[in-house]
Amino acid sequence: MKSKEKLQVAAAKLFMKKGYENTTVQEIASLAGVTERTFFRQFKDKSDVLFDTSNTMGHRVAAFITDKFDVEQKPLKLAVEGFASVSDYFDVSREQVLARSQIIQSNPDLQERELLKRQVLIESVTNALSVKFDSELSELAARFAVEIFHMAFRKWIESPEKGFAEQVLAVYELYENSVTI
Amino acid sequence: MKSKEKLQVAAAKLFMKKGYENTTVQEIASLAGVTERTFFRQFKDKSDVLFDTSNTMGHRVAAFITDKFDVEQKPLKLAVEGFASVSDYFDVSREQVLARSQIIQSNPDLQERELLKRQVLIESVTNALSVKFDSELSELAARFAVEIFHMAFRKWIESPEKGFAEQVLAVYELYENSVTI
DNA sequence: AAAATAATGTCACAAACTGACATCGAGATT
DNA sequence: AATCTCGATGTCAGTTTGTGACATTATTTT
Repeated sequence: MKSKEKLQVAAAKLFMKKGYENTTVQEIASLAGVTERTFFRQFKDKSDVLFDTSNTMGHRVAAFITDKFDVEQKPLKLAVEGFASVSDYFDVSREQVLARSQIIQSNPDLQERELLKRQVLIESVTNALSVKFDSELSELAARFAVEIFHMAFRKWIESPEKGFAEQVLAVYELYENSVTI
Repeated sequence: MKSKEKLQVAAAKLFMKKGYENTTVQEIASLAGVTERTFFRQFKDKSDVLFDTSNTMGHRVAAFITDKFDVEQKPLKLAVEGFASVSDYFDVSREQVLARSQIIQSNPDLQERELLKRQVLIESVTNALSVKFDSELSELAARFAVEIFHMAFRKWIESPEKGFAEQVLAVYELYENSVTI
């Protein structure tokens, strides 16, 4: 196992056990069997160890959008369906996603980082939509879609019995059915 | 002048002159004529010195919403008008707002903090709307409204000739006129 | 196997933050 | 006026995060 992965595993363990603020990078490195310096070569800072920089979800949603341009012509609906299409990402590893989410909710620094990641998600979706739609409309739809995604995520956490896609569509319908919005 | 204000003024000066990352808390404190320790008693961290914790805008938007409940019954439109109603906040001190925005855009840490502040804005607006609307619909409308506000802010920065309220309404109309969203 | 390249270690240090305790100053109490 | 009180500030010592420079050790290439 690469040291990067070892560090991620070690960090997750310690954050769960002692909380984010109470575990030092020193400890994470020790548990992973490397030095502190190596940690900071793999991750730009302490919080970074919890975040996937590859924007997998952004790519998947963008790919979905690009694929379905011909069948669906409303940008928001298209983007929302894009998010619904990555539901396996969540449903498959509910435990892990939940644990990670709890750690993040426990600390403002981590929440901030999560928020910043959401901006790159917006960008990906905006870019994908921009191929066929006006750029400002694309951005607006992308932003709305990400907010819908976020609310769906929270609902998904609260109710273990429903799938992720289901929650995404539920929030979208809350919007669509509400003529009075 | 209280030391808190002195620190804010000193920080603004230094951030403009040398950039955020290149100025130390030490320097800010010196310029303000106090010690580093005092800085950290007034602000929870370095970035905090740039942010108003009082959520003035949130309160104003919420107040507007509460006031206008009878005349307007679409939550999103109501919230958007709330944001348009605080336009003086921006138009009056364009220079300062612009300078601050530039500093923030220059550094990821600051962007993160700004994003976190946006969450408390969402909360304020959600709460105000919740008095008359379903709570989930309120949150969704609040989130959409804040996104509209954000896009309007960016446009406002780019075009010095147009007022803030004007930009807010322009983005809202982009949404409303777009049957195809 | 030798050479090149990448990953890790070592060390020294700056900067951000915190806790504990001392001091100062202005306003209230006597 | 002298004293008392309390909140703001200073002092200091220490932890933690994060970085640059250079040495050492794996790994891969030739």
